[in-house]
Amino acid sequence: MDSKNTVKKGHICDALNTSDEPNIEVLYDLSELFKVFGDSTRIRILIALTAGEMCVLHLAEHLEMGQSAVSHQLRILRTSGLVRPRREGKTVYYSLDDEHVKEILESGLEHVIHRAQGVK
Amino acid sequence: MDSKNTVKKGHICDALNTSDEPNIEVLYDLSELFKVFGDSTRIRILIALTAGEMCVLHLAEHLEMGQSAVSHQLRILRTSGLVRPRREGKTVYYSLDDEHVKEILESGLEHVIHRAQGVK
DNA sequence: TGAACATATGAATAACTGTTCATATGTTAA
DNA sequence: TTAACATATGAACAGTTATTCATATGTTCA
Repeated sequence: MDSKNTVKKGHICDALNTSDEPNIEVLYDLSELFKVFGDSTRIRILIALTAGEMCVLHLAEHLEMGQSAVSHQLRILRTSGLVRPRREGKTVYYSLDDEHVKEILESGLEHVIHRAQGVK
Repeated sequence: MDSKNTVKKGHICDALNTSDEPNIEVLYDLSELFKVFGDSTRIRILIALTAGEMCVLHLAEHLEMGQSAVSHQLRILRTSGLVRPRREGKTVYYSLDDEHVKEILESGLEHVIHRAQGVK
């Protein structure tokens, strides 16, 4: 399936193509990515979309928030390439636009749930 | 109410112990976790520590930042349970304090690098 | 003891962020 | 066209945050 990528197992800096001087630009991108995940509204939107596409108003109802607030957050998710809009008449349906989003959410969830269970 | 809980096994909501009403507290914890990762200084600290423990001054040198700024960020990482201090004389060595930190970093890095390569 | 060193922390400040409100854009149907 | 609806967006405001500076805490050694 995969193994087309050159990123191999080993130290994490392998992925940064350096051993002791990490590619600073990539790290900025990385923090920007996590910043997008670092808001509960956006997290809730992403989690909701893991079940399938949803329109803005339904998202707003589900989150019990205003349409404008949700739309603003969707714009951030959209410009970050994490969600994708699909217009159908007056309605715009959003869905996850990245194969990695679920993986990132899951790795974070593993951590949080592990911690919540009093481990360590 | 509407129990459209026909969520297939392996869905991310399984981890939330719910089918259609995600545990809101867990999602807040999740966004708080990502918020910690959402700062380039803290990301650089974490990446540096994936190579092994390091003292505050060496971290400050490596990041080319003031000792105080680094110490402030280390406190956030420490209280989040992501790094752990080890005192040895006057020096405090920090290291990663969680098995999941590398995984979270790596899943994010995969995304960023994948995107940087223009793949969609 | 006291000096030198390593780290931690409180306060201040500038920059950033999420929400709300009002309004604009875009779409459909009458 | 006009009205109704769904979404997007600009401005403003309140709350948050990362850094700097000054200083405090803690450790070792003379």
